[in-house]
Amino acid sequence: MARGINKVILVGNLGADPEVRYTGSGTAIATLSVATSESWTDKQSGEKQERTEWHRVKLFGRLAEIAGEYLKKGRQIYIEGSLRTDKYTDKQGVERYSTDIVASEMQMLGGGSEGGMGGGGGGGGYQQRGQGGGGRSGGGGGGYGGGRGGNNNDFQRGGNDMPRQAPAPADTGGFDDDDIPF
Amino acid sequence: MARGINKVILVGNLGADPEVRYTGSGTAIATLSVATSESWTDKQSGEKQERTEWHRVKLFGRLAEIAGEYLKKGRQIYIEGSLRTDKYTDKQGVERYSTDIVASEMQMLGGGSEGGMGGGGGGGGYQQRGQGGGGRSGGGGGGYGGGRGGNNNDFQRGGNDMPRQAPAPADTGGFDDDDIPF
Amino acid sequence: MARGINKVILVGNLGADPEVRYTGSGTAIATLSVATSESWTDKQSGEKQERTEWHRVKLFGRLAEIAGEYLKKGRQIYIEGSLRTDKYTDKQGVERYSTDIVASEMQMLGGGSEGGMGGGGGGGGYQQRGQGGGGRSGGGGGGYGGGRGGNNNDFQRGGNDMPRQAPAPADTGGFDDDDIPF
Amino acid sequence: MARGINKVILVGNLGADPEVRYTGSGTAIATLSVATSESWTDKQSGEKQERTEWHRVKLFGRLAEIAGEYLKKGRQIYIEGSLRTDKYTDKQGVERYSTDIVASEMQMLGGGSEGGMGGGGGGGGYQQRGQGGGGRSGGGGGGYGGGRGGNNNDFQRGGNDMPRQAPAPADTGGFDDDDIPF
DNA sequence: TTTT
DNA sequence: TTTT
Repeated sequence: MARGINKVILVGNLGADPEVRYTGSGTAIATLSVATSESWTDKQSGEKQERTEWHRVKLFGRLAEIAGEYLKKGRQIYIEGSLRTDKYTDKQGVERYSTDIVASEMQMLGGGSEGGMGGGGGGGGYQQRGQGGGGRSGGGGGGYGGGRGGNNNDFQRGGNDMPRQAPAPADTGGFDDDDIPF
Repeated sequence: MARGINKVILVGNLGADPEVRYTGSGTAIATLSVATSESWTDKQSGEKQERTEWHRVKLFGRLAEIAGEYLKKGRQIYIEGSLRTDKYTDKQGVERYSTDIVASEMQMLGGGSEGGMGGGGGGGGYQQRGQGGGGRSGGGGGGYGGGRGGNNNDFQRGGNDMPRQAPAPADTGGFDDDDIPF
Repeated sequence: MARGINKVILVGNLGADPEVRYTGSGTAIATLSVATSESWTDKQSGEKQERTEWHRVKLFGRLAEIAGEYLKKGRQIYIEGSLRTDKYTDKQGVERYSTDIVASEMQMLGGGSEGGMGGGGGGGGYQQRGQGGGGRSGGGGGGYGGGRGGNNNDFQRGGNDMPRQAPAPADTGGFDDDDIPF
Repeated sequence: MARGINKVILVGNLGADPEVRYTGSGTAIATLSVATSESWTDKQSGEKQERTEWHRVKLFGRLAEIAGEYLKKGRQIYIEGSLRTDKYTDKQGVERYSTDIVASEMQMLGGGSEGGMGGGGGGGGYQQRGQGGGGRSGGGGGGYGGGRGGNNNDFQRGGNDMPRQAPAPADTGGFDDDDIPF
């Protein structure tokens, strides 16, 4: 149950290959760096402006495995998830906050060529089952010291900080190849 | 134009009254602290779990004025906006990131009594006009030294630290004066 | 799995009490009539305009039961779901289409006075589990008996007329008492 | 202003080339037929199931022109808009309803090869300006007798059956001419 | 048919 | 760091 809605929808491109690590119990956790950009012409100056926003997206379990297997730098994806801000204490003992998006759904967009999707498979949509259980807790803690971005090695260490809701390993959801309807 | 979608939808309650400040050019900027919470029963332990997420929401111009005038602590609202992560350098010279939601639409939910909405007024919906002009870039800025939080006094000082996306003085886009609908 | 996104988000008021029926296998199906309206001032004439849109929303299983039990005409709700267009043949043998929204999530909004929510209950959020399996087809199914939300006793107890979203005494979830992190 | 939220988000593929017509006053109106499909494995039977949903999407003004110029059958797109149900009377004098999605934003997805986007151009994002003015009312209309789908030839005939929300002749709001970004 |  |  949720009191409130906390929803994020992104369509953007991966700035790097996914980083995947595994918890002690074998659950995959993938971190994506997703760019959404917008450009416009400044009314005053007539100059072109552009701003790119970078989003750190976390996927768990099956979704993370799919990400690790099929996503590549440059690939365009659709993400649906929720905002999660974690609090941590930096080296100076100051409390810091770090915000990321916990994905509950991911879809690869486009044909596949841009992202280097090997040969096979085309796009497809994958969903975290059991939203009721999914994507909420987020593990243990801290150590986002490196700040935002790709190098969150604090994840490498494994352990048992696995989010409760992560689907079991054996769960192959997804992927069969679909006929496109036209 | 946007290449990509960067969308946030929240339904939550205000944890505090809005904070409103004005830029040197007179544009209102409101900051809201919005809680969304979810609770669930842990499958393993059977225990009730709860997590509340706090979101910092920024509103500009007309939307900020309406927020300042009608919103109160406890009030339930709908927010639609986009994620914006600002980069700043803390006192130790370390680069930090701070994420907030720039609202493009806000609606008051419920009857109005919960939030202490004086007597009258009911809900209503307000939209940032000229999305083209509103709430995009951000930037320069800096000074989020305090990290996340309501007490960003760096905003109090007025002056010209106005986020780029707030329409320039001459640009009435979005701030022409509308009749408030109630 | 989905190839494509088909998502609807509504915040509106019930134009009538929910209609609930049961399938042969005992699954509840609720139909809601939800109004979303917007008003604006015509630029030409300066006249006020208003348009109300009516949405037919279907809920299945546990979600339908909750709707039947707690929702009333006038109540403001949040709905998330997907569009489904059914084809049928009318009496003249002409093929017709009928579109409705199949809800995957529902939340009651506001304080409660508008909808006549008896005495008790607070708002809350309910989600259809297993989106992968749930809420698509309609009918058949059955077996939502165990269901989600069974333990939401905080809803059963009724009692005082406190603002609905203010958590009930024992239920500290929510906002009064939370530590706001900033 | 809106009391209520009426939002649709689609990611799907065009089942046919866009149909574009022009109102008497020269405003473009494009109709898209967008497929979103999902497949799943039935838990009981273990059989593969699939359902494709077809959405009729209307775009007005600049958005319609862009659609007419760049979209092709098969192309994957992102659509954001709102639901609009029009009422009409069929030949037998029976009141019928027809639901479509009025787009406020459209983005082409993927690299461009799938949709036959000639050579150049890539995706891009386009937004209906002045949401305040665009795509609200609807009405009049009628004549969707031919049903849903790609072959809505009832649209070809032009004339003045323009939906109310199409901006009035003098109202260039939203149609000033923008540089197309590619 | 709701709501403001 | 992506994409156009």
